[in-house]
Amino acid sequence: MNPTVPSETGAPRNTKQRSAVSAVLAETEGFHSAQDLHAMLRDRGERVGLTTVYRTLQGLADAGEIDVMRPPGGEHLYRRCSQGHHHHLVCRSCGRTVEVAGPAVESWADKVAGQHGFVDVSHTMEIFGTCPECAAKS
Amino acid sequence: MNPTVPSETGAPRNTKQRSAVSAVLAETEGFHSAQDLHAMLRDRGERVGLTTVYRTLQGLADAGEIDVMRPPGGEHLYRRCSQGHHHHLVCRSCGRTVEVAGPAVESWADKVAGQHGFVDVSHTMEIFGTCPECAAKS
DNA sequence: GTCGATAATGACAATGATTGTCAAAAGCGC
DNA sequence: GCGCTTTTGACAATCATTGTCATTATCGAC
Repeated sequence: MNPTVPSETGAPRNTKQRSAVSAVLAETEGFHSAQDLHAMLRDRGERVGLTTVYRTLQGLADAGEIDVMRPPGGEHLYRRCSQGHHHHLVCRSCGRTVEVAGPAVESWADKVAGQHGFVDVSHTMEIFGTCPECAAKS
Repeated sequence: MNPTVPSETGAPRNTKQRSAVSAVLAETEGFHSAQDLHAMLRDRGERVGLTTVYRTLQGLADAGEIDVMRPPGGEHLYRRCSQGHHHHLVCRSCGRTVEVAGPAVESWADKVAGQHGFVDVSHTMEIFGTCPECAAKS
């Protein structure tokens, strides 16, 4: 083939940095910002540039291996999630996150989009609330 | 009463700027960024500062009079919406927006959150796709 | 209508996450 | 091992959004 055209079959190279980012995501719970992850990597002694963390996270997100959430706070949060499609229930006080599956929502979104002729449909959903513990405190 | 304690009953003042922002929102279709709206106001000859546009939009959003969407692009988009709760179906190519109501989704979100003990529940949902016209073009 | 207290405004600077750039270094196929 | 190609990483640039604070307009009472 033509080496100057990697096309879509080009598998990403296995680098230490990519592995390190994946490892941190695999061993941590909950959502973390890119800068969080960068700090964690430094604490572990891994030398990974912040730029690389961002790019690696984007790549993983594109590959569907991690999940991205954009909370009102403004930072992107990344998390290693179960592979299947699902949604998140987030405590707006302590940040605790629960994964929830909603097949009904998936089919509803597809149906509604189809009714309007839309194709190639995706959707995002986030549920915010106050978890029992935080509610008890206040 | 005690003027030094506005408490929570203090209604926002009616200023020209607030009216102007509301007017633009009322007369335009679709979502617009804060900077978009600022430009529109300038074209109309209204003298409104960008800072004020941001603050007014935040206020209107808090009051539930407008809707905020945070697309992957990064900018906040604001829109005058029907008052009731609803969701949006957005064409990721041309930006065309359709309002959709989904009572099933509302109740599902509440139910799921309740099952986990969450209270004071809200949620956001956005559906992205390619509208018929854009799909035909490509 | 006028006055005074108070909140809103607006120009500008500051913030801060994310992205672009490009030389240097590493990975993969042969 | 070699060479090409991708990835990395330090730094700068970008850009929306927010903070600051003196000035101004609004509201409510008189």
